[in-house]
Amino acid sequence: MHIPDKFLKPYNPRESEGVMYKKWEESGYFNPDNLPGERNEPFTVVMPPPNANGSLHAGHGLVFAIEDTMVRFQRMCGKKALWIPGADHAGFETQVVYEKELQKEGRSRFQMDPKELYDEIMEFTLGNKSFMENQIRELGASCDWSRALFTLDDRVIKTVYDTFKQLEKDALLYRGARSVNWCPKHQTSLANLETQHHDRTDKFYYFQYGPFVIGTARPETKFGDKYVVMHPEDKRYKEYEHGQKIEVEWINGPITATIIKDEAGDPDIGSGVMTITPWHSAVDFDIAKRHDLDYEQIIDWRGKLLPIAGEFAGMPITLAREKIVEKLDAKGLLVKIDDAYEHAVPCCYKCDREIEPQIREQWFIKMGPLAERALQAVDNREVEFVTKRDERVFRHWLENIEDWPIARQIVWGIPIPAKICTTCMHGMVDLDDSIKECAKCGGAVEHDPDTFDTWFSSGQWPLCTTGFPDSEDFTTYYPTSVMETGKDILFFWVARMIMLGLYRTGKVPFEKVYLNGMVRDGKGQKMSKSKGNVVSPLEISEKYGTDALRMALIVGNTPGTDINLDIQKVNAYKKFANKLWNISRFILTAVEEAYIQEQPSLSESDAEILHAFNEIVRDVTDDLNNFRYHLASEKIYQYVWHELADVILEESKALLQEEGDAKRSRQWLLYHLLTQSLKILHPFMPFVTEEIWQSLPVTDVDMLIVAPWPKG
RNA sequence: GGGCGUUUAGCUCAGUUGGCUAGAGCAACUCGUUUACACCGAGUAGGCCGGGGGUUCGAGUCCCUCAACGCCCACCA
Repeated sequence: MHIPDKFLKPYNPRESEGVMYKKWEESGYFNPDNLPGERNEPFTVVMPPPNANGSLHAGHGLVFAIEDTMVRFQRMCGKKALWIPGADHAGFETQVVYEKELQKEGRSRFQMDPKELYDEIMEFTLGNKSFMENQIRELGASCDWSRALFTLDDRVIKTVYDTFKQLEKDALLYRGARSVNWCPKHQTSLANLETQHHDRTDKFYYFQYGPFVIGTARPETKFGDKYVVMHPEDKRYKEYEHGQKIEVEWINGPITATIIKDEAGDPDIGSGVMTITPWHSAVDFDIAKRHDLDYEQIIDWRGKLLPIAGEFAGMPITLAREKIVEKLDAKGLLVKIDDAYEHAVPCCYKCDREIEPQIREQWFIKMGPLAERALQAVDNREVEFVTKRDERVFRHWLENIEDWPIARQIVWGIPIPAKICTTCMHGMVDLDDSIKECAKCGGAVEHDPDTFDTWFSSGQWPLCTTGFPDSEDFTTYYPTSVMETGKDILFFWVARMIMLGLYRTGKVPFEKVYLNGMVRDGKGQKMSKSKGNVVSPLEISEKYGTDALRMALIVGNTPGTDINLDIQKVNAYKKFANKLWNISRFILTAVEEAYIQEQPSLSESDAEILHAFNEIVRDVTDDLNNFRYHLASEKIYQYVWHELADVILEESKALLQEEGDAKRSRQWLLYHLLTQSLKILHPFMPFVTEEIWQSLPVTDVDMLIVAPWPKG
């Protein structure tokens, strides 16, 4: 049979992929409304919206490979397959990226008008957004662009505001002075999840504090310490009574200290006595609250000492630490220094600067009831984890959940619709800007200057993308089928979506959770810009083809396990694409069109081959239905290369020399195996399979993307 | 401090409910350019499945224990 000239050259992904994606997009098949045939059962995946502040990284490559594979498979199986793309404004993340841009120009956000800054970041983000959307196309994602959503679209903001209001009504929202993680560089509070702990060895100082010896790693906070805490049962200090006042000589002269007996005092640590700094320690703050103690700010928002420090005022804490120790030593109050004190310090996850705990009025969401309902949903199997180990991690986190501080002191984000009383700091949710005075004290109010933690809005993403509460899509596609994303955002995102989805609708936002591991470099090292080992999926796709990249990411990659993106592996699948190309060339050359239309009666050996192939199809189908992409892809690869090409094609060469029924049977079989192999391979390697499909003389449908999945 | 996990060929990893004579890719070695493909083919070599104990007719797979490594969470006296 005559074959197209293109088969005379090796497969060239560069020539093919862009054209093919365009064809798919123009076919309208990414939108389930346009899919052929009667389709009743929906299959929905909401894409984790990539941050619109840069290029896609290898992790995105993996996420899109897996999601596209599942969506293409379900589409071929006759489902109303919907994959909803999006873009994330990524609040704090993007602001940090943009601040670096500003820095390059010698500018700073702290010298800018908030509105001006917001507009600039918006322009920056929208530019990145369209850039990034094209990258998603290059990776072959068959998502429905007509339903694409941006996390700052009006629809999202409306849903987020309604949820905020609802939380207030249900008494799940509160505002209070509490210890928060403050980043002195970025000038915002952060949730615990947004800090990372670093192990450090520091000096630990023992000072004479009146009759006691106290220990501390942070002398610079000790100015305001006027409470001495010890365990009520500690026999060493039984002569002291709770509330007793004593005079002690301290850093800047004599002060009056008060004895506090509290079980937080651990007799086994140091002398068993400690002084507390409630403003700069969450533990100390809890103690202070229990006993209704005073607290005072020692360190300002930028990490420098306040006037209470006297001669040390204005000093950054590290410098002040040494000077204070020198002074206490000079006064004879330094008892000893232990220089091998090991502890973990929380740092800003973006800049690594040490977090300074500060007391600040903040909005918090009471998470207990939300977590309880989420746990119930897991118990009832309303939501199931494909990666069982993550379910255990998830449960553990929910069982120990903390209230969620949702305000950030940055401009790039959704403004918090609230008024704050300038007199008593009382906060009131105000969606329509109607509150003019404080409901508590009648004082003047002003707009809350803060924005939402970006995860608060992302946590409602499945609602927003499906058009909650009253769109037709919401009825059809919610709850969605699978949430597939990186395991690193289990708490940040997946957990919040489950809780907020349940809270707003009573239903889980998705039925299955599939968490992929992290993509590492070829040697198993974590990719990072500073190491210079970051691999761009787009560059790989350009050089080796998207299909090869996808296979390298999927084959052998067990759910939840990290994968090394080895360029040699990519190359191996580039060769495989070409192998498939040549298999097609051979078969198209060998068969005659007249013999491939209808199935003839098969020779015994051909019937066996067909039987064996159908076995593979059933096996692979079962794998795909159970998220075993790593196995399905490998099985097809093995079959196509080492059975179809190495065995069947080779023995066909002789068979096809002879005329008669055997030849007729074999011709039909070869063509059948080709078309069916293309089908089962299509979810994994969409480009090369479609390219070949469109060159076939006889097919059941024009485009492979909507070809019916073989029965097996 | 708490939680989760990993350990299988030189390297990177599969191995689904216990049936395995333990597989793949890459790397290595030998041979082969007869028209699908050198982005190839035929073949070879390489493993007490981390150590120890147990359950079982049978364990890479289940249980206990030890060891090494990794990840996550966490209020820095």
